[in-house]
Amino acid sequence: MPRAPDPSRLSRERIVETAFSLLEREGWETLSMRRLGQELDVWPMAVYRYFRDKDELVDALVEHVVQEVALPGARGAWRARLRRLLGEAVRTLEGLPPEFRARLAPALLGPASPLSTAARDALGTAGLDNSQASKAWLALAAYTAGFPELAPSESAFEDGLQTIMDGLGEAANALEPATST
Amino acid sequence: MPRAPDPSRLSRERIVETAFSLLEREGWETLSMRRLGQELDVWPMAVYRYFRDKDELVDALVEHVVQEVALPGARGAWRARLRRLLGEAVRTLEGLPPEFRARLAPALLGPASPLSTAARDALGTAGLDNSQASKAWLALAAYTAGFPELAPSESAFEDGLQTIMDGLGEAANALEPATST
DNA sequence: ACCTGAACACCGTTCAAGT
DNA sequence: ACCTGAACACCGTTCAAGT
Repeated sequence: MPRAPDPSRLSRERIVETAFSLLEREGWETLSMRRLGQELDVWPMAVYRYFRDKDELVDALVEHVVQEVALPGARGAWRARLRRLLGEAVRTLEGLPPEFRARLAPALLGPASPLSTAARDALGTAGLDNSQASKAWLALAAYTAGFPELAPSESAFEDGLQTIMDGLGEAANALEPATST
Repeated sequence: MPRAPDPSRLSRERIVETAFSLLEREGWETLSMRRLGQELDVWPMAVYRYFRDKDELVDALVEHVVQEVALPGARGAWRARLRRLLGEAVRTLEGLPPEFRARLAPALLGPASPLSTAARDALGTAGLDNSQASKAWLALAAYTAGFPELAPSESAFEDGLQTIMDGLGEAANALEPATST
């Protein structure tokens, strides 16, 4: 019968996990193929059996993070749902080095991402048609991608988000009026 | 009497201009201290007389770009003025490599930047108080910083911007109603 | 099939020396 | 004062070789 794979053996998964933990612990500069080999207790070139080059490895890291983000369920009011979705995104981005954020943002918030799909769905619930929802999502996604670059405190994220959500249009506001107006 | 400085002699200005043109022409990876020396027709270490290290040179490049951005004057309606200001910013960011954009965005759009000051002034004209203007500006600035990361066509920038500006609050809308509502 | 190990063409930066 | 030039400790990646 098949045995559990030898954990000392390399695999794409083990490489990605080690590389990501290295990235989180020591930053972007430290994530080199040579240092990664060291971390895996293997000679630098061994990783090249699994990834064509460093760029392909970074792509895999991006994919790993995108998969890892836990999307909140579809229950609840659409405003709260959007806030939860974008909160997940901004927390994910904020914890990572800027150089990696620039690679991650399109995969996390671009039109094809799971988070993006869930968010447009929430905007549909709010009464926006597909075209309106896409434009509103562009505003929200770009805001979320840019927020960590300007890097004030995380709490301020909610303020700007509120400002944008106030502008999502009459169709949305008619369904569920904003709290303060 | 004093003569014009020898153009073959190094200076911070000449180094910054050469480095920036190298960055624009050949990208972020090509901008190395060694290649820069080559471009200046000088040995690599000569640049270290003018900049402590590469990081300080990149800071100077950022400052160079921020200075270079031509801010449109204070004339005209506040919405149009904001659109012009943010249009300048997004065009500047879009033309540059993502790795450099991450360094540039805070300097260009952060609270202390000239562009930021002009924008908050425009928002004051719209009838927002200082606290409202700062929150609104955070939304607009983060949107503008994030837009090039998600990189759709430039024309789409106006769509998201309109969505956000629609949410700038009753005080502003009372002064100058939105075109479509 | 998978890992090794030397090698190549690069980096940023130090230091002591030249002019 | 300003530039040189060798040197150090790194990079990513190639290639041929080992097991």
